[in-house]
Amino acid sequence: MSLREDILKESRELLVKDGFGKMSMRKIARKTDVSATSIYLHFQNKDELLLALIESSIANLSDALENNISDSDDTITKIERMANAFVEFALENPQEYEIIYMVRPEEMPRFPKEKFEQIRKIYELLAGIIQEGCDKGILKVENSLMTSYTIWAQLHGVVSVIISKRLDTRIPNGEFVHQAVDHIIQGFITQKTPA
Amino acid sequence: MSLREDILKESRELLVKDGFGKMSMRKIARKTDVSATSIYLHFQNKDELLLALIESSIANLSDALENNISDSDDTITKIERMANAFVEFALENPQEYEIIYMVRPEEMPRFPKEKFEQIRKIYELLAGIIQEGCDKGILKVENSLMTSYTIWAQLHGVVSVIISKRLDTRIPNGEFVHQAVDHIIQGFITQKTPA
DNA sequence: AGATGTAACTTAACAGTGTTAACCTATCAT
DNA sequence: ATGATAGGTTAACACTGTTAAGTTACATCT
Repeated sequence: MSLREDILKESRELLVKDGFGKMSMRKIARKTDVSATSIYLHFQNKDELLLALIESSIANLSDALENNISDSDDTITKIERMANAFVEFALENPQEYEIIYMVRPEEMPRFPKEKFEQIRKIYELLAGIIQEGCDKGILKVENSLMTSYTIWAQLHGVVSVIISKRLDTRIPNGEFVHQAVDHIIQGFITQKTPA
Repeated sequence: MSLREDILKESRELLVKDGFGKMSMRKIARKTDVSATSIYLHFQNKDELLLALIESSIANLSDALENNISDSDDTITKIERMANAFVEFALENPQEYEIIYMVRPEEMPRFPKEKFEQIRKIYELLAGIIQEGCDKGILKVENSLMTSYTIWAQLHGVVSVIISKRLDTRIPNGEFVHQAVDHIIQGFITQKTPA
């Protein structure tokens, strides 16, 4: 295994265990049994390392979504399954989810904005399904990509309220998520399906 | 003006201008024309200072919401206005919005979780209106507080996608927000209003 | 008036951060 | 053998939050 891969592996472990905020170059170096400066031989700087982690986390999320739908499902089932898989991934991998969605590009000015748009894959996955539903006459939406973003954004809101611990303690997490996801999908279906 | 107030004022300026990440004790001290350690005479530590900023930002948001609805409005109009006021506040004051919603309590372990739940006020404001609608027979929801959280969570998702610059560049921000907010509210009304 | 206490502030320091410059060393091609 | 290069090192810079210790000014009590 190359040192680059080693660094990525140890970084990922630190990230998942302690979160992004506590992931420092020196800690990574110590865990990898190498000097901190060596990391700079393989990554331009901390942002680039973080970006590599983001990219692989996006791939993980992407896989989780794809593996939860099968071609035999009908359009609406696919959408439901993707939504549930998304929420499940987020709640089970909060630290990975956080770097995908909560790290702000303007705080990493050294990197081109396009790099941050790998996440598009995920939106386009859903957009494709919505478009498919339109082609089959099951759904009717003006702009499938924008609709896809709208649904993801709503789902993101729901999980991020949980992850950032902003949900009222009187409300049980599970029930809240369930109701919210239902609401989002039902709202979409009843609105977008011809009567 | 007391030094405490001075520190808060300068911190707020730094926060709004450069964002939370770049707000350091020494910078605040320099701006306030005092030594960095003096801040510790008025705030236990950086987290407590940040918390004071969060609280006043929540008050600002709260005001913005209350000032946008009038008692003469009907229930649905109130909900629509609050949703729009919320989105407007978030997009016009992204740095303040960020500390309200995106700072993670587990990274501030020295503070009791309750402190983070001042934000409840906002949820309860909407919950009250929903309850009012129920009492009048206009709406029918099981748990008005949970419904309130659901709506806010979805709105939060929409604005946070914009603020954290995750929206596809092909999609115009304004149109996206407009469609999403409509979608959230329509979804809520059609589902929760007796047919 | 003189002593005491205390509140508000300071400087110096510690341990940590990302990052760079300079240096070393092994391997490999000419 | 010479020189280049890839991969590593240590030492240092400028920053961070935070604490300990010292200073100064002012109020209160005897």
